[in-house]
Amino acid sequence: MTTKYSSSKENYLKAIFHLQETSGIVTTNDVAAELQTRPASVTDMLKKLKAQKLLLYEKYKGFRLSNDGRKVALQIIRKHRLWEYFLVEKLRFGWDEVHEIAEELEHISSKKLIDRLDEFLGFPKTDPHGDPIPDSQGRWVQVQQVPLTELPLNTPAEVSNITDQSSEILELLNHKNIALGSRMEVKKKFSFDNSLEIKMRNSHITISAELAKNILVKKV
Amino acid sequence: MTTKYSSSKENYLKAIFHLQETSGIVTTNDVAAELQTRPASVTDMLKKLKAQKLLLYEKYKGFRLSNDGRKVALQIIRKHRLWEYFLVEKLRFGWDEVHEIAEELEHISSKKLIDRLDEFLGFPKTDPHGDPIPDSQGRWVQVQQVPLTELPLNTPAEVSNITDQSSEILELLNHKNIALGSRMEVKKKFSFDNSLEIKMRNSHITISAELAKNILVKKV
DNA sequence: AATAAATTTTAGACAAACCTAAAAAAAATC
DNA sequence: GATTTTTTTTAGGTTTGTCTAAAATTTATT
Repeated sequence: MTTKYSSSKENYLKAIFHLQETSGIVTTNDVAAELQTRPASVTDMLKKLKAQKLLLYEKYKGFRLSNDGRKVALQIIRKHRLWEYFLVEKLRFGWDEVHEIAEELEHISSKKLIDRLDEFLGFPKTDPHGDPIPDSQGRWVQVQQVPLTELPLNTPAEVSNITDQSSEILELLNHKNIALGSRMEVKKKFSFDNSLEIKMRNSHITISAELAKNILVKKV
Repeated sequence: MTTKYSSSKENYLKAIFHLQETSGIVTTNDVAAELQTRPASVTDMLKKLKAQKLLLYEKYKGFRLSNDGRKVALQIIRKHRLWEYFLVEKLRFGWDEVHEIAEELEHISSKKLIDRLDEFLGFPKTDPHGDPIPDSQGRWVQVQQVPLTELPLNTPAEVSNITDQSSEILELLNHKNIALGSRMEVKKKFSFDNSLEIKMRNSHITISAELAKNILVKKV
């Protein structure tokens, strides 16, 4: 019953899902920007996705994924994140190197492959950036997380996600000894530049507003 | 320096390499049969491969891989066989289930990925069918092997390759307790049906001519 | 060597996924 | 509410890889 879709279609579904989750509403221009393509190409594809009942779409009126489209998108995200986990945990890749490779691997079609991989990896709950991995039924747990900028003072929390995935942010985080799971507390907020003073296990450090925005934490 | 080629081009290079190795000479019709496509489509692709200097080709005169084409083909074979090994050894797939999945995985482009995978697997020399895995330079060892039908009487040998990759042959081999590495000796050949009497570790068994043709052995 | 058969190539089409330029519709601004 | 701007869609074209049918070439047969 698992129909096969082209890599291109899968990329559209994933992009639409992603935009839907973050911004709520999705536009043709947004999708074009996300996929580095042209609005005209997006319209072409929207029609095809509608014809396959993966998308609810009325021209000029907007669009959103159908239930089926959502299911397909979640399976691609599952594959992407499991492969990222594999690359980092088993093949010792850096955090910042895995995205592109996973963009290719996520289109491998075998369901059995991905379920076996999941098992081999010990059914991980999140990928190396802290993003949740949907299970084989497409279910996932969205943890209650906030940007470090919004964490109240003196509240113990744990790093659960890094929004930016560049190697530049990785360099900085490594330098400051911050990783997924690191415990921290905000001790002071400076209104001049919105920088934060952070208490970590054995040290106090300063974090810029720019960096803090990209660190999501959950209270512990 | 590693140029990217389409999956389709890679499949042609692999097919031509394969035919070149087994039959010596390759024809348009052979390639069409191997790839389940039409001769006209093959001719189209031969021109493109020639334009990219992957193939030495003169129309109506035949063709063969250039050095570059050979290198590309070997890298795809390397990827295919490493993934097969991974699927069988790490994800517990059966021997007969892995080919199709590896057909997809072999087109993932990252060289670093495949070299890391090789390392993770412990630099295996052969895939689960006994076919040699080229190293990252494209070097490979072709073991001296013959079909069981051509092994002289009373000569100790070891199963090194199974030519056929179907699940039917696997079923039969499992039943007879034959696997890669099994030791055997041919004790008698029956000219009536060309069947063989084989001595194994603790038993004597009979093998049909049809099966024996598909079992390659190396002398020990 | 002439003819028949098989193989290979060309010519012209098609589908998927993209593009540019222009038209249509919706949203923003005066 | 009319006009300008932005967004979205259509129309028509390109590339890659495929196809069928017909033509060119080679090989086999008499």
